[in-house]
Amino acid sequence: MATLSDVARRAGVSPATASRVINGSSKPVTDELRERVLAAVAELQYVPNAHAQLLARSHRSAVGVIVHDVSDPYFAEITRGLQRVATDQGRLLMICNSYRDPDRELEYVELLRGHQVAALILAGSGYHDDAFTRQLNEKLAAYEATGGRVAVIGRHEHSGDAVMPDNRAGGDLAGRELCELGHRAIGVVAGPRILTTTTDRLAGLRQALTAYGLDLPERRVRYAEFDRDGGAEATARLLDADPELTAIVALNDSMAIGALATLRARSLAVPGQISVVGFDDMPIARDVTPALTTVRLPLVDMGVRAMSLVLGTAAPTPRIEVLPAELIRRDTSGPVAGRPRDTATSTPRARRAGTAS
Amino acid sequence: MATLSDVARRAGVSPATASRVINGSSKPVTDELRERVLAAVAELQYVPNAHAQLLARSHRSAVGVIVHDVSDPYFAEITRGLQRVATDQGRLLMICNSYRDPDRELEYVELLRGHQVAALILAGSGYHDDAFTRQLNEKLAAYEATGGRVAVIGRHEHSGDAVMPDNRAGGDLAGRELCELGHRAIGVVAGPRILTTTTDRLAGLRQALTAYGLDLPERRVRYAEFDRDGGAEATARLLDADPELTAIVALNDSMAIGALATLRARSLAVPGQISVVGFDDMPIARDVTPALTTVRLPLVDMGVRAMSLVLGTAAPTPRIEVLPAELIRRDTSGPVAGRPRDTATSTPRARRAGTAS
DNA sequence: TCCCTGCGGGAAAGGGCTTTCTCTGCGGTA
DNA sequence: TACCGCAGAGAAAGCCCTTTCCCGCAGGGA
Repeated sequence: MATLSDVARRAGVSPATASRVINGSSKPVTDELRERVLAAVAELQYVPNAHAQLLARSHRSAVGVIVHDVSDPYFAEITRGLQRVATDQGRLLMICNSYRDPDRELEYVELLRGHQVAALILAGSGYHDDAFTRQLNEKLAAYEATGGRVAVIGRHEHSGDAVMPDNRAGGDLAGRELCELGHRAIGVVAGPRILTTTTDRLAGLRQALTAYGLDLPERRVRYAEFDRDGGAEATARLLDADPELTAIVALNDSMAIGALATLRARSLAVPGQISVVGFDDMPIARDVTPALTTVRLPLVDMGVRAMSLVLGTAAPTPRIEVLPAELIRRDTSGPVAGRPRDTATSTPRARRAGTAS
Repeated sequence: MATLSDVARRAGVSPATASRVINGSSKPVTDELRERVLAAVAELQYVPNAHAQLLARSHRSAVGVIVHDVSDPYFAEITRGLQRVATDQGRLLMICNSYRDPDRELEYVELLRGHQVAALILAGSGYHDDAFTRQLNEKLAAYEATGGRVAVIGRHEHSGDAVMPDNRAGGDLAGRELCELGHRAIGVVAGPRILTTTTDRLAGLRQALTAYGLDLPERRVRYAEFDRDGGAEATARLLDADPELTAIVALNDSMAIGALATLRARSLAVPGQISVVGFDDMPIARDVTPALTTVRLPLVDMGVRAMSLVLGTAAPTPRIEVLPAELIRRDTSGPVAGRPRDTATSTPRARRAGTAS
């Protein structure tokens, strides 16, 4: 590889001058020398060594991002938001997939710190695991102590600014909608227990059911991987244990799609025989058939906010931005079998007695 | 940030020794010093500066990848294959999204070169743009001249090894299937004209139709963005111009999903009134309703091959690996309206006269 | 007793770039 | 004419590590 001094030698100038021309330094250089340097760069196909540059300027510019998996639509959308702001500010993003492996998450924090990123953004659920949480917090604190900025998305238990989708309110929304539609036998297709996202959404759902005088026994909650196959499998288990279910809440849209697949395989009409509500409103939700009723989270906006926080001025105390969830009614939810929607909107408790199981 | 000499000073050793302990050098260090160094590392939360390391070892290890968009399932799958091999070999991947902007693609080649990657993989369609192709080739050649390895996926016009899905054969497969089902009025929802992927797939399709005595007039081909909305829009235009179409080939699955959305909006039954065939077989294809008939490309395998080529020993002349396409019959394709499948399988030419438009 | 060997450790030379500091030479002012 | 100031260029000091080279010392063989 050609180096800067190769260029300088070829142009008959000092490396200092060559550097100034190439970086558009504020220091003036005569046109003649400038020309010669530029010509040499072109002839040698010179590209500056990024590592040497980054080492020489103490300037930190890149931003590190740790997500579960960028190709998961949930994170793809968030990343889109992150990118938008980063690009506007001329920042490079280094994106790492943790694949929900806590150890890998820890490793990536170090890796990114080692790469001298100006800020670090962690997106995705936190874990119910105190030892891990403490470790991660230590690392983040150490990073912040050296002037690094930190923001987390969708997890509250860490230092640094936080952007939180209102998972609990979203769960509540989903639950209320189904209760309003007259459903009383509601099953839940949940993500891994260890994730705070799972428990937050579940808590919201539970709260809604409680408001309608229902409870949510453990046998009506099945935990599985937060993806399509997990959803399909959990739905099968749910149905086997409790065939009279009239509605299923899937704790994310991928799982909801899996649920739909299982229901189709078992020839259960949606929403005729059973309703389904998802969570997240990923883009594909409107394109499955029937189109998925789901709880929308402002994913892109979450990314935008997080990046803005981290690139803006630091606050003395961590800021927390909570972003609202919104119910999107589409075609997988309907009144409980045989009952027109109108009659289902009477007061919750009054309707309870007449409902199955 | 703590530096190596901070650690060394604190441990009361030379930076050389500290470095040896931290990197597990082959040179022996007594246990006592080792302990002291490790303790200092922990106390200072020391993380080596990756840029300094990369600069100091001339060793190039990371691999650069340029794709259109990792969150596009097509590239997500390819990336999965790339990752698999890279991880096995302990290589870090730097992934860049070009968003199909040729200039950005060029920039990223430089950026990655600047980051001293050991190899470069470009995935995604090439462009019908000689000026751009030449420029990119120059850059790649310059990179190869300095010992860099290059592989491309899905484009043939560049130096370096190539992994090619058989787009043309895939188009042919889709066309033959529909012709066999008795379709004569076939429309195409195509990606951007400037992409070689579009023209390759279209050429294959055309070849199939020709074999069945049909031609493909330009009014039955609509070009749009290679995504869901592009597919929806192109389908609408197609239908407006030619309402008697009995089948649509979408040149990728995202477009096919858009096509399905438009057909649903217009209450056209699939495959009852109109058949749809997609391309790529992305994971979601089996989960839409009706499940999408499509041409499968071995996406993960393409990634695996490309990375293997690039990390293996260099060949004196560029290698080209062509990977076969395969037709996956699902539920969006069926015999032309009112005609049982059997009768449609007679010789192509004989059936032509009796077909609409 | 002397020399050689080998081990454990440090000194120092890069690696490629940026940037401060220094130097030269010129035009302008007193 | 002497001096000052400044523009434009180069010298050189880092940035933080790795790794080669070298040194001192202890142990073993002659």
